[in-house]
Amino acid sequence: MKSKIEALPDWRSSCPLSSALDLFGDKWSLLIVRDLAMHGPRTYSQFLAADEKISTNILASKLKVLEEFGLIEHLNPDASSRGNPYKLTEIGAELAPVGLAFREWALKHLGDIHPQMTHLPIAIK
Amino acid sequence: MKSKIEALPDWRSSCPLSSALDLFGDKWSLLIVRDLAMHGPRTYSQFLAADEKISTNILASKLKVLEEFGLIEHLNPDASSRGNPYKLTEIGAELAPVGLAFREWALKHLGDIHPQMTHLPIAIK
DNA sequence: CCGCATCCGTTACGATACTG
DNA sequence: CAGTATCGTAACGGATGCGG
Repeated sequence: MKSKIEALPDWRSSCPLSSALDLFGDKWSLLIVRDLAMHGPRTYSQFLAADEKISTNILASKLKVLEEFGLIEHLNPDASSRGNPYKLTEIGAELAPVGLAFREWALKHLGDIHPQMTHLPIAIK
Repeated sequence: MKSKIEALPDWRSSCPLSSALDLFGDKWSLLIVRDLAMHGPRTYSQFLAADEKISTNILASKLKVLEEFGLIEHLNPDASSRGNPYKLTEIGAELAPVGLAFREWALKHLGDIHPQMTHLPIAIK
């Protein structure tokens, strides 16, 4: 019984895509998933060190909803948060195709308006 | 020479996923692409009639950036906007895998917290 | 220190009324 | 019909504080 969801979104419609966007239609959630998919388990501080420079309150709130909806969880569920990295659940890992599709599209079509873009998904820190 | 981009995003990083989210990391852009992918060319009023009930100012602003970045264009480029539907460009159409990946994930994992969700991508209007 | 929470200014969103 | 203008609300983002 891991579902302790505080507030469900106000679903805009019955469309699956729309519903996914009700949950992850922001600029940060998929980047958190990306970091976990690329690096494996990752702590709060490590997320903060990513190139995109998320601020602490935003990170905390995004981690909370991702955890509420079962996409991420602490590596050691019984330990305290300190130094206890997050990891992807199986459900969270299955978001990978979304990120990869975005990535493919961006690499193919964003190069001319964003020359610094690299094929590397993220710099290793 | 179709690139008349007013304001490029402040790219947060060189990561392709991050860059895609800089452009489309919101709750509406992909739904506009969805409507065009499902229904073909579609007018302003038809977008407004979708289940998600986007408001007029948001729709106008999203259409503008999608057009600026070459994802959509008017069906008849030389005519006025009135009754002139938007259609996907080839670049825009290539966002389809992103929407489909989101859709697959949602259908697989969102059913229990969103029972009304249907396998239909969108109601035909 | 590390993982947040709080405060607060700024920006984006959203409903509605309105215009050509 | 295809958008703007307006204005209230919610989300974001930086700085800072605080408990463990």
